[in-house]
Amino acid sequence: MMDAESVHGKLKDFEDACRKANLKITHQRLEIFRELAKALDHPSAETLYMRLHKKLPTLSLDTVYRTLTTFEDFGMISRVETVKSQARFEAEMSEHHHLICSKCGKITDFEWTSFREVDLPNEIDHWGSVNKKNVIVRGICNKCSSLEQG
Amino acid sequence: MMDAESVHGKLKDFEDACRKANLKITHQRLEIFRELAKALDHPSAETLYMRLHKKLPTLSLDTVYRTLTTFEDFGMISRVETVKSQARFEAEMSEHHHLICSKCGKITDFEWTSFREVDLPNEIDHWGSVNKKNVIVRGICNKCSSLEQG
DNA sequence: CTAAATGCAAAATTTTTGCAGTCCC
DNA sequence: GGGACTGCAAAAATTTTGCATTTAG
Repeated sequence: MMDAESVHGKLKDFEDACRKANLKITHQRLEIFRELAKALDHPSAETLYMRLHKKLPTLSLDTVYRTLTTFEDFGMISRVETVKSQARFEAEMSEHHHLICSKCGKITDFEWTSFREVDLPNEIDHWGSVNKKNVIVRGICNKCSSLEQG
Repeated sequence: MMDAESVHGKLKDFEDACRKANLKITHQRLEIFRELAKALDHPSAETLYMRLHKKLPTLSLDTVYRTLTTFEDFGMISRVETVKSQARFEAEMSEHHHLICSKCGKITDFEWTSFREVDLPNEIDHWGSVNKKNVIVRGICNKCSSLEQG
């Protein structure tokens, strides 16, 4: 998945996406994207910045932040397991899952008891022992889509 | 789910959990927990702080942070859709899911193509339109559990 | 050439910490 | 009473912004 071939393909796609989005293909953007594409560990902005420092000593951390945000806005990369900015909490400890509206960011709980019975792929046994599995559904809530129409 | 009855039950459980964990049941802790238990919107520390301000004018934001972290450490509440502190990114845009080790925090990708065919509960139709669904599996990776043994 | 992107510095936001006083058990 | 907890203030960590300069197309 992270072999040179695949990274190369992603870079190709990346350049196409930039052209389509009218984003300039700068040295920094190319290197930031390449570094993320070959990473196995879902790095943070700061981590990417440090990894790129040898190759691009003049690169600044704020450019990494700005660039990642731009890439995310254009759907070229994803932000992982995060609701923007602040940490969010819940006291509901029974098994449940989340609906997240991509428009308004609202998180709604839902129940799906039969999901407990669904078996995960066997390969996961090689990873370790599983405690729980949760589903995150993303889409547009009715409120937001009716606002868009109206 | 968030009716007075259920909040009351959670408060009862909360007090028991505090006693079991040797945590003192302070006024602030009770109110912070109550506020979170009755919330429908997975609030942030800052949001809880603002909501509690009328009732507890002397409550400080850092107490809210400290308290939520304590509750989380003792498994009384959950942090939602978040990997601690920094935002994390990935360039893998094809459908995949995540394994997260609760010990070391490492995030590993896995494929589960047949999950696409699994139907979500029908009630979700009332929520809005779904774009994608992802699974987050939490547990302990082999590396961490062997370290624990050794 | 020109609009967009970068780097720098500084600010804003979010979270954590040290310490003195307070409160639960 | 004593250790745990809180509030305050200050610091640390993370992310964003304004502006002058540079660069891709």
